[in-house]
Amino acid sequence: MTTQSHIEKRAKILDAALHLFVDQGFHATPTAAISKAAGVSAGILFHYFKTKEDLIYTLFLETKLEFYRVMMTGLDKVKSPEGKFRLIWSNMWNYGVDQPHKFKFVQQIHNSPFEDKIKEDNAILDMTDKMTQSIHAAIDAGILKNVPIELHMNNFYFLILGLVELIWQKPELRNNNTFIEQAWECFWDCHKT
Amino acid sequence: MTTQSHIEKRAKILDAALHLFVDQGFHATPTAAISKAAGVSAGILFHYFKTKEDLIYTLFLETKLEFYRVMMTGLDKVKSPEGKFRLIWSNMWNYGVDQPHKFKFVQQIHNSPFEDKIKEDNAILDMTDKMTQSIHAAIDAGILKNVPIELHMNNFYFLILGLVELIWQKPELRNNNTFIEQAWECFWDCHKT
DNA sequence: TAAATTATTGAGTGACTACTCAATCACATA
DNA sequence: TATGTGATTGAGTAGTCACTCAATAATTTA
Repeated sequence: MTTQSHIEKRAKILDAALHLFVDQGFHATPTAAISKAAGVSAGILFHYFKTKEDLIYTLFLETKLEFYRVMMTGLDKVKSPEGKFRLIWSNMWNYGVDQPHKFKFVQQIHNSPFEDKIKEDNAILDMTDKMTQSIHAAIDAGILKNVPIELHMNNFYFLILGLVELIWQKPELRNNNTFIEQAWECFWDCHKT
Repeated sequence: MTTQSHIEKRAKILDAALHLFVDQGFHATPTAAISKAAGVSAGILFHYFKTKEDLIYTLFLETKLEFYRVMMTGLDKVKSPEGKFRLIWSNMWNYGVDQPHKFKFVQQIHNSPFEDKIKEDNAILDMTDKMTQSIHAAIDAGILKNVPIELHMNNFYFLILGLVELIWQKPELRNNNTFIEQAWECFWDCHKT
């Protein structure tokens, strides 16, 4: 079967594109550079992806999906609401630190005109929904501040973004437990009642 | 004197570039589109700016400088440390809400490969320094949490970023005092001891 | 007013880009 | 082995881009 090398080649193209897009930007990255970095011919890229835009969309959707999946990992093993939030918080910043290119890429799309053109995948909408419900429940239980859910969501996301960027700058912070506890304290004080 | 129309023309080019860069991205925006939007000939752009990159750098520096200046406006009239932080917080998100293109543009550069190429202006370094010292003093005075300054800085900046994006989505929140107070409470709880 | 300087134009140029396509290759099935 | 199917190549194409430049207009200076 060629299927194996088939999938591998597709993945190589996506990976090469990811790195080049983040390091140089979409439009500054010629498709020829992508195929070269992936070690394939210029033409084959258009066999796997209809257009360059199609490649960008595919990369965005697959990356965001992976991100959301990782974010929720192990959630059912935790009981307390604070524990749940701490796990998601931890999952998210760890993903950002481990996968800087993927994390940056999602960011990059987020503040770009592509954002509007991409209709959200159902799986992603489900995740957002799940998150909204968790926050709602925690507010009702008196655990989180009684402020609009959107405010919680944005504070949640952007505080993690800031943390990830900080650890990118100073990687040693990652294993500094005191620091991680401080970061959590700031985060939790922001949300808790 | 041509100086007046001279400056106006330059400003028109910068303004057209700002809008197009934000709406379409740097590389997706041809210089011809910029000059057309600015109502000038294609050639004159290169009279005012050596290259397209030079235009981007200039726009970035001037915008960031304006942002930092606005951020510090009225600071000497406030006495209490909490009042100072609240004023900077307020200045920043108001600027973001009022100048979405400028705000987005600074963001856009921030997560792009240009970031590294641009050496910070002295005026900007001064501002960052001022900020660092204020936070340091507030920690010593027991007002802010005793956590690394970089953590305060990032939490500060990213929480505002989240607030600005939220108000972009729901502009009516801007005049909702209850909401603004809630946003401040989250922000302040994150930082205060 | 004359000369020097600067602002402005827009057609032109060489380099580059996304995408195509005819040809070849790898492999599976019969 | 013969035939069919999809994978793969890379030179070719039509179009786009940043930037130039010779020519002209506007403005300043002497």
